Amino acid sequence: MPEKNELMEKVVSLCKRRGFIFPSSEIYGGIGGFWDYGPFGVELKRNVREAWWQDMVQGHDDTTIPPGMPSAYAMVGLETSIVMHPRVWKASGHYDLFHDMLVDCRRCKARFRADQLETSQCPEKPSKRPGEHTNCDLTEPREFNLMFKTYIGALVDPESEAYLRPETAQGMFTNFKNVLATARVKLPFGIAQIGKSFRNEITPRNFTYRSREFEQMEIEFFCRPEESRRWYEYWRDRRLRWYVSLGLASERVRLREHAAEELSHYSCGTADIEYAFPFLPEGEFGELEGVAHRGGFDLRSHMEGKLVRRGEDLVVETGPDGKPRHPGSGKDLSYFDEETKERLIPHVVEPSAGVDRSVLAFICEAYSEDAIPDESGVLQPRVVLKLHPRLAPVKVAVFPLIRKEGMPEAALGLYRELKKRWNVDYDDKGSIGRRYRRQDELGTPYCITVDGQTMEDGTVTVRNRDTTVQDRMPLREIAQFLHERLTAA
RNA sequence: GCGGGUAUAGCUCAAUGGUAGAGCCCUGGCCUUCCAAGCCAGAAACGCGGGUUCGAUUCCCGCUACCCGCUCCA
Repeated sequence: MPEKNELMEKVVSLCKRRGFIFPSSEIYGGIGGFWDYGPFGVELKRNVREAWWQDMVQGHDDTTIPPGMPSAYAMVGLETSIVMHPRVWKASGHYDLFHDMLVDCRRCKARFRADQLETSQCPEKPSKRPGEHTNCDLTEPREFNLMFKTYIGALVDPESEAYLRPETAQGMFTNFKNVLATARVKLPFGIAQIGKSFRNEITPRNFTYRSREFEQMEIEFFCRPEESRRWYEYWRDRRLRWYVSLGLASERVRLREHAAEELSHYSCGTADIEYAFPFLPEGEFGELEGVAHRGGFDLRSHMEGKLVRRGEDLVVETGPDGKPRHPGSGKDLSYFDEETKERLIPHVVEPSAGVDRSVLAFICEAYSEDAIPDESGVLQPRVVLKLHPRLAPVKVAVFPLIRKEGMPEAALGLYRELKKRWNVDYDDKGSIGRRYRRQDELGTPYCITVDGQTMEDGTVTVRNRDTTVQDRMPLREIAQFLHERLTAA
């Protein structure tokens, strides 16, 4: 395997060369923090999304109690709008958290919150406030907003300002009552959503890792407060197993529980699922997914208004007039338990995963180099993406060994049959070795070759991507063979 | 946001103040009975904008993107 620092360059190069990921707007010089998925990247990304949806939502059995857990649970999907009412972000706390008026000092490079200049001190002369020291050279207060601003309606007017969502989660909270009323779900249950989110990252960097437009796979799991700790641990462990089941199985993946002082003010437990990306220094990990215990924070925020911590409690933040600074909806988002006749605010466990980060981790983990002997027995280098078959963009490639003696016709017949069920490549160009290598770089798990013997006895060779070993089997068994190897892990 | 570096074909790299060359890849053809083989032909590049100059890919300035370090953010 290549050295760590050059591994990332090779991965980026492969992504470009083989059509996985391109810089956005490249012919205009590129645009930082935005990336496009090419013909093979889009298949890989779709496979990641679909594996998640299948495993978390569609394939979820809401009649079976998970081992050791208090009850079974339901999972339903949702797809909410990217632009939401601006008050959503004020009540949720994003507006305050992501939005500041800042003043920079051109001389000492320090940055201050404009509303805290009176209580800040100049780094060069701590006895003075910023701007009071003779050396100070402050900018005008400038608006820093990690949320993308847009305007609703054709008229550009401050009154019509809105934001592109910085997370998909809020759409699931604002629809909590709608889901309860329509999906016949009882606590505990989860709502799942996949969609784009946007953040004006200060420093987009590290390929697609920190993008300004990115895609999330989020679950908001609602449960009784007294069970929430157990469900948090359930999701934390289950989500880690999901990555492992799709091939992120090395010591480069880990679960990290946040220390108490690291927790958000409303959380009583958070764990990150992390991957040791090649662009990070040795021993450092980057977040793939955060699993957060959020208590009743979100539903309460959208009922009462933006919350702040006071001692052990969360209380509504009030403005100078004593009213909520950022009012909630005023709607009752509590849950009535028909059996216990009890009304309660459910607690929330939130597994929030990055699709693009997952795709990048799967590619990095799958990238490998080895050497296999050529026809003279001399070892020749090989680059192969050892992607899990569920994730591989192309599931199988079909080749005629040579372009004559009926082999192309037989191979095309097989290609057309398999194409109905899977993404299949047909290739009759160049040498057979070259065709195998091209598929290796795409991560295609199996290559099927029609040769002279096929014409005689109806068998073909099936070549394994990881071992390069070929097995011969009858044509008529191919579909069943692939079905067994490619379907659900 | 700050400092440093880089920018030539899809990739990896050359050369040059007088309009760019290679290897790999790619396309078409020939050949070819299993791991990047061979032969022929072909497509394909100076990031963007300005300046200096008779002439700029080359020198200068600005911008953009990417990389490294710091900062910031989560």
